[in-house]
Amino acid sequence: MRGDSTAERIKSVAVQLFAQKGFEATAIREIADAAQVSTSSLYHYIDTKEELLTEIMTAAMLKLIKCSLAVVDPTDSPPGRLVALVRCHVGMQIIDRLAALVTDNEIRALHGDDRAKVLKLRDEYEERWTSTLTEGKEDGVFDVAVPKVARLALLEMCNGVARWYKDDGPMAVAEICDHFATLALSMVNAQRDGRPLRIADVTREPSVALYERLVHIAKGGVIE
Amino acid sequence: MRGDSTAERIKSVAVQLFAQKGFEATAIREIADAAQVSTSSLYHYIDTKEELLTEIMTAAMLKLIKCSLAVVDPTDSPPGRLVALVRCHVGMQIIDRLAALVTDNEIRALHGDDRAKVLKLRDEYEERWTSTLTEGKEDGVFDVAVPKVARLALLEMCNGVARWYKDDGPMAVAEICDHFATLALSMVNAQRDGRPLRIADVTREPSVALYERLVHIAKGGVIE
DNA sequence: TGATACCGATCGAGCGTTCGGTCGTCAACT
DNA sequence: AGTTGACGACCGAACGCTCGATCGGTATCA
Repeated sequence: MRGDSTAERIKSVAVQLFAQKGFEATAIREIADAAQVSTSSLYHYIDTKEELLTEIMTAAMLKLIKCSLAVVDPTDSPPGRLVALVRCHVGMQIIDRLAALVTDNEIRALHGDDRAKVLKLRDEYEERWTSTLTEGKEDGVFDVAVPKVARLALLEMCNGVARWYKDDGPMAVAEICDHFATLALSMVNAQRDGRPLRIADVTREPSVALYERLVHIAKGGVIE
Repeated sequence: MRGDSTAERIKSVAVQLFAQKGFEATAIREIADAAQVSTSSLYHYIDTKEELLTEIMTAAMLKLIKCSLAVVDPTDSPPGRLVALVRCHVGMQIIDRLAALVTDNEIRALHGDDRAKVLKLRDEYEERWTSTLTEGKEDGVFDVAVPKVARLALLEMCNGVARWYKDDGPMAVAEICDHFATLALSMVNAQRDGRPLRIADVTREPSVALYERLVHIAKGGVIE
């Protein structure tokens, strides 16, 4: 990170500070200090503090959507897509942990168009979860009373990962992704021919491989 | 609320504002205005802004613990306790929605002993979830790989309720509690004699009755 | 008499942001 | 080849404002 450009350094420390202390509790001077520029120089790179937050959140959402599009095959069965969605989402919560935390916690700091823009991206993304669950229910492969309730429960449980994950924890990332995919399949009672579906019934890609693909895609360029 | 004492009005508007805008984004003057007192009068009732937050969070946690102790029978089977825990937790997220949101989102605004105190209460509460899951796994009534991961997933999905619940939504509160209890039983693969357990296998108390008990206890009612 | 409830005025600190600069780089023009 | 001027990167100082908190009061009532 030392070798990064000033613009990148600013975004990077801003994400860290926003995640750690919250948007409102972070002073523009702290960001400047941490990025080793003066406050006036900082404003050479950003318009306003709020616009900086918007950029961070938009970038994080776009990255998440990009990864999920790359990893979830729309022609796959609902259980296959669900497993991919969960693995991808949980993986990104960890890969991009700080940005994910900020995106989740600081929406209310945004106003007007900025907020609407980020929320639109989120809704677009969540719709893919809803349709997966609804389709699975119609196919009889999921047994779940109200797909939208299941979606809320699933997404919240996956978002939570960014809140408790620690780099020095006992579990490997891929392991966590698979635990959550298993929990998700159970939660919606995924079954075929009366038999509960497991991850192995639904995909052959090991989650380490998928995780590495995610890391690669996530690093592959920030969409502006 | 109009008839409440000034002290109660202050706490009530503070919870609302903290939940809506966040602790740091809420000015002491806004709280005073909303509570219809001057800022100087406000300080007649509170020590500092942070102590006000601490009190709100502590009260919310104590209320949650009180309700869960009243509603979860420690001699019950793990599935029975899990259903009670989920119903109670989700119910309280709705009954005490704003305080629950604040407790969940604003911990980082607390420092030192205040923070430690609230975290201790939370850990104490969460431990009851962990032991329920662990015991259920040992008994073979839950099929779950790592109880602590399941606990994290369960609690996050239940906490999420306060984030999306709307009073004018299409679902009754008791209905939501039961949806979540069902999802929880599925998630941990609760079963007996190879048959998946449902809420009805585990408790006879309808969730409307339990919900009304919760409201009563939360309001300060006595447990008989 | 003294506690309780309240308030206007004001404190110093810190906030996000702007202003008016400096310094080096590099393409364009003489 | 040497001069010019625009430009990007950067900064010290300060602006107007709001922040949490305090002080010295008054009015009420037991």
